[in-house]
Amino acid sequence: MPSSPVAHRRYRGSSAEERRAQRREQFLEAAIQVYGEQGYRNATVKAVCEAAGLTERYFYESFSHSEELLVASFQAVMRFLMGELEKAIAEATGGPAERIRTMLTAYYEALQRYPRSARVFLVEISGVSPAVDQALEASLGEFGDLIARTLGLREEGGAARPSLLRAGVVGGVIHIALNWIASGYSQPIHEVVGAGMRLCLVLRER
Amino acid sequence: MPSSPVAHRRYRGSSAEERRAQRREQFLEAAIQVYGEQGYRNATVKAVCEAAGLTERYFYESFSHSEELLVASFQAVMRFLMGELEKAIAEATGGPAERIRTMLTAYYEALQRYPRSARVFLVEISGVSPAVDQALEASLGEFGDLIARTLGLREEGGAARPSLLRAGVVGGVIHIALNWIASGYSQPIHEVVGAGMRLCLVLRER
DNA sequence: TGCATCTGACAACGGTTCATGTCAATAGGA
DNA sequence: TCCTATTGACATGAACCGTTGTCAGATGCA
Repeated sequence: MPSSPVAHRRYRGSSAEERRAQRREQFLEAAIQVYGEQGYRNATVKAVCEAAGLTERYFYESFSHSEELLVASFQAVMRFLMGELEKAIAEATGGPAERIRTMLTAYYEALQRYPRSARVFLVEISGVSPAVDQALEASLGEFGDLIARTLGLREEGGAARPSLLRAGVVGGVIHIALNWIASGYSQPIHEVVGAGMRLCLVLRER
Repeated sequence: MPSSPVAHRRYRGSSAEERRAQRREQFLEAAIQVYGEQGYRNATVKAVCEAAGLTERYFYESFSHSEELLVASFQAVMRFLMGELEKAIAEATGGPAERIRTMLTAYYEALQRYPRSARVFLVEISGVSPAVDQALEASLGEFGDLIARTLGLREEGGAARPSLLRAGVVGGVIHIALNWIASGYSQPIHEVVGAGMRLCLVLRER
């Protein structure tokens, strides 16, 4: 009967805790890559593990099922993307229109850098499960808030759900990106931004 | 060695040809129902067959694989929907704005009648396969054309691909519908139509 | 009525995936 | 150096699905 005096041991310079966290990060990165290449529904746990350089045993150490990784990687991507946008806006000068232009440019440039991820994390994950849908909806709502804030609009009062028009604008901005990606980036980015702006500026009318 | 004098025989009042066509129809209807209830990715061939009241053997008589049924049922739904819209527009009176209002009302009313189908056939099927994506893209393009035509805009010249702005408007109109559905139809339909109109009218600016 | 076509229920096969388990080899601590 | 936690490669089992095949019974025709 081992008294387990050293239940957790340092290994390669890291504690057990650190190694776990490190592996989790590896899975997140691998998931973003694999989902982007194959799409979520075609990606297998095995493929993600191979890309992460780890085995299934560690997969189930960090995630209880495959879908949990999807949600986690989606949120990681969105956190990163929103951070980029906030940063761009903070550096923007000029009025609301110019600030929106800056933000949209940052947005479409980011999607251009990761074209495959865009489709997966903006469209394909829809309907995978209620938990995933909820995460997606929350993220779109955040994006809508960011647009409205950048335009200098006051926050929507106690509305639990963003206005339909705002949801429509967000959907339109996204569809523009998807179409642009599907066309192989045949239009210069300023045209893409211009189309997005036309939609966003609808929020200012009235 | 049978000389097969009556290779195909009438059965229950129908010829072999007619029975085949009838079964195909049954599968299409069943698919629309089952996909709407369970989503495409969770729906099985078996479930569709059960809903159709037929067996797998007949499934593979009409469709070579599962995905073929998806494309066929998608196109059937879209043909029906576009027909409804054309009909509504033909009966509309007034200027472009009024005609768009009539069309959008018909659109959102139709989606309200088949809420589950909407999500499946507008979002979930994206990325299932290149063939499916192509059918979806074509259908969205048609919808964009219809909007533009209803607004009295001239057709886009030789552009192989619709403008980004037009794609954005279509995406926005759809997202409005999805949000409305997800909210449990909490807004009256005229508000939904109003939001959609604000987006569509962007196409008239400039 | 007798016979061949047609139908529907169900079995069977092959493949895939998730999730868990096994085990030898490696690396760190005493 | 010895022992054990840790790792990674691989095996295993259970479940599911698409697709094809089997077969008895129902149906229509001569």
